Amino acid sequence: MDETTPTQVDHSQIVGEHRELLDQVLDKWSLLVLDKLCESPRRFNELRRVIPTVSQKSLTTTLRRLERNGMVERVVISTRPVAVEYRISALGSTLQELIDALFGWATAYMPEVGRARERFDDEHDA
Amino acid sequence: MDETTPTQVDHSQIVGEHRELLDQVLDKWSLLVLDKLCESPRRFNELRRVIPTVSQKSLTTTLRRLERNGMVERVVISTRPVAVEYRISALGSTLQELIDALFGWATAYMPEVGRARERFDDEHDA
DNA sequence: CGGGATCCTGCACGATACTG
DNA sequence: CAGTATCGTGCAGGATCCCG
Repeated sequence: MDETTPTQVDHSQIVGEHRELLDQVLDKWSLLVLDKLCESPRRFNELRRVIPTVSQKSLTTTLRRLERNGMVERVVISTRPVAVEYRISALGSTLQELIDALFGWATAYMPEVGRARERFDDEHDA
Repeated sequence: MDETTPTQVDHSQIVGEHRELLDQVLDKWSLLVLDKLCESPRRFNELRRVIPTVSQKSLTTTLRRLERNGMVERVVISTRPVAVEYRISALGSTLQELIDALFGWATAYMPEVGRARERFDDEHDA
């Protein structure tokens, strides 16, 4: 092993594919939505309530994309006004651990990140 | 435990903070850059080479942000033209497992996502 | 080589209104 | 309730030029 030594899986070659997926799954709202749906199935406006910062349009878009990617299932319940339930799919639930780990990391290291930011801002301009 | 039962960490209340961090760390290029820097320290144009799709500006921005967040360290080597090395910090390396897991997930489930997409596109329009 | 400064563009996202 | 349609906009991010 001297050159081009693939120490681990060489992500180098599949950067594009990873980016594609990162775009789809790690975008602005998907993780948050998936996290909520991992807990339990939710209705549209229910999701809006638990993620107050998402707009209706963005939520629609996000849910559509997640559905297209096979991460969530859209279940139409034909009652009078009409009800729609979103539930996580088998594929989607394979992400649950990862999401928890991610949010766990955030909770654990956010403070340190905050301090790093203060230090940086302090040293640089000021 | 009946109402407001926090089955797990209640992400519900800290959506905003998670979003903030997701914005900082899981953005378009950070994960890719961090991944490369986990392998070994890299120079600016070296990073451009291993992540060919990133523009100079985006790479600069990403590195600055990562530096600000304490995830990477910028080391200036005062040679003739000047050399700058970016290396992952202690804080940054706490993400390594997560990144690997994430890319591992992508590698494992991308195909299935692709099939789901085809099915979706197939059924819906056309 | 490692960027900074500018210009320009798309599209991500929010706000608002309307529908079955 | 669960959306679709339309409009407006910010800003992420590429292209280009320049500099120490």
